[in-house]
Amino acid sequence: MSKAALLPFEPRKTPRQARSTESVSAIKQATIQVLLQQGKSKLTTTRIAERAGVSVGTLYQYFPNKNSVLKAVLEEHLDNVALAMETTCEAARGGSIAQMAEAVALGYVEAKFRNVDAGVALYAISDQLEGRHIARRLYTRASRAMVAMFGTARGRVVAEPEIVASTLLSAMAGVSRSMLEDGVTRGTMARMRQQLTVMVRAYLQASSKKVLRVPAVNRNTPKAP
Amino acid sequence: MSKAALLPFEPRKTPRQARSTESVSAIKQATIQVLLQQGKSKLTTTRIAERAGVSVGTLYQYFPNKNSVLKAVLEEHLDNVALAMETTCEAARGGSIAQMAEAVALGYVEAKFRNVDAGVALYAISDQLEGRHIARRLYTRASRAMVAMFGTARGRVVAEPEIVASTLLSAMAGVSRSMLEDGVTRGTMARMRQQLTVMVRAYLQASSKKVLRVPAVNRNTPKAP
DNA sequence: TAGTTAGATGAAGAAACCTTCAGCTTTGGA
DNA sequence: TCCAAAGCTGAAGGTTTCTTCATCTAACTA
Repeated sequence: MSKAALLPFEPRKTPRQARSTESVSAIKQATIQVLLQQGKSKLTTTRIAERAGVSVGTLYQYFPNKNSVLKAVLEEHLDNVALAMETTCEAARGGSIAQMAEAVALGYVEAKFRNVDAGVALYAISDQLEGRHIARRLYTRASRAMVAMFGTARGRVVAEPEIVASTLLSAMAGVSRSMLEDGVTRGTMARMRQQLTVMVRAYLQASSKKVLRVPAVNRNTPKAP
Repeated sequence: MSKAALLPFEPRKTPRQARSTESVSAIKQATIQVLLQQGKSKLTTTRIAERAGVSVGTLYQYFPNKNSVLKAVLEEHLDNVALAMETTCEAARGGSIAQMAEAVALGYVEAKFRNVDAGVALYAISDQLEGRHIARRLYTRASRAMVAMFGTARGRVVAEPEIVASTLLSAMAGVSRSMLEDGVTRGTMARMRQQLTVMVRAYLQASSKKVLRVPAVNRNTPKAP
């Protein structure tokens, strides 16, 4: 009992052997699968354990309660999405507004659909109040990355970049959400992605102004941490 | 027992006296309040009844089960939103694209925030699969209204109006959702509404083309039913 | 190889819910 | 005023779920 901190939501025990590590990730995957196949109302700890091929007791050895399992899954997914957005924005620095628009739109869709599964799970859980905090963290990270990128735009300067970024993010979230909920066919997805690009570009251009002289550099181009 | 149809989701009994009508609407309101104050996980029939000032038994006299209560609440709200959108679109017919954009953006936000309460409830429930059908109905109605409006635009014609309408709808839904979830202060709401207008206008203009000659009228101007 | 620690098990306790129903109260018309 | 229909009540049955814990097995170390 050296380090067993019993904070309300922290994992109860840290996996030390390979066997238990597998159990933990099996539980996370199983959570998503049960959620997708049986729906939120049938998402019980017993079912999760069953699907993961372990017993309920094992589940409770690493998660203090049902909610913490959901939280862990959600956290992992959103972390991936945030990372993907940061990478995308990083890569698009110094480009034109149009290029940035395309990068952001495609990047978001790509990140979101890389594993659609977890994405759906997200929406089904995010109510628990705990979920909102996690979602907001993603939101903040992505927004920050976009603002930083805007600052390096070639030829144009975005007015009120924070507001623009957050509006863009929630608009994209809305579109991708409705895509997910309607069940994405390959066709509609391609068309939607295109519309998203058009929209982001149009909005970004409407929210930015031409800069005639190249602006004093090194002011709006913070480096990535 | 003349007319008591026992279809799985239909109300069990139709209120005939004033007293019972009040009970029913009290139950609906209480549902929303409990949802807002205690969260989805604590939304139980007993609590709803308690909050409504009636007993559980009364609740079950008008709703066959818990889900049907949620469904009724959701349905009522979405119906209001759909109606508001139809009215807005109707009123903006024959205007310019910019005018339409403004009308749609403001109309949507207005409709959605008229009673924020139910809006939040919506998001928290819409998973039940039953909810999606209802939401889709709203979506279809609003989309249809927008497409009809686009057809009457002055000076411009919108390409792929159905896709544009549905993209716009889900984008606006995304923005308003994030507004709702972050807790709307009066200030952010005004700013967001403005951004929404900018976005809708920019997107609509990017998705439409100028028409030089006034087009043969009476082709794209279907009348309202 | 023996001892110790990590990991796994699943029946059972405890709590929370949904839903019913037999009996009581109010309403509205005759 | 009186009665039948409409409305209301809330304890209790029946489920479902979460969570625990005593016990058993696998893995690592000396």
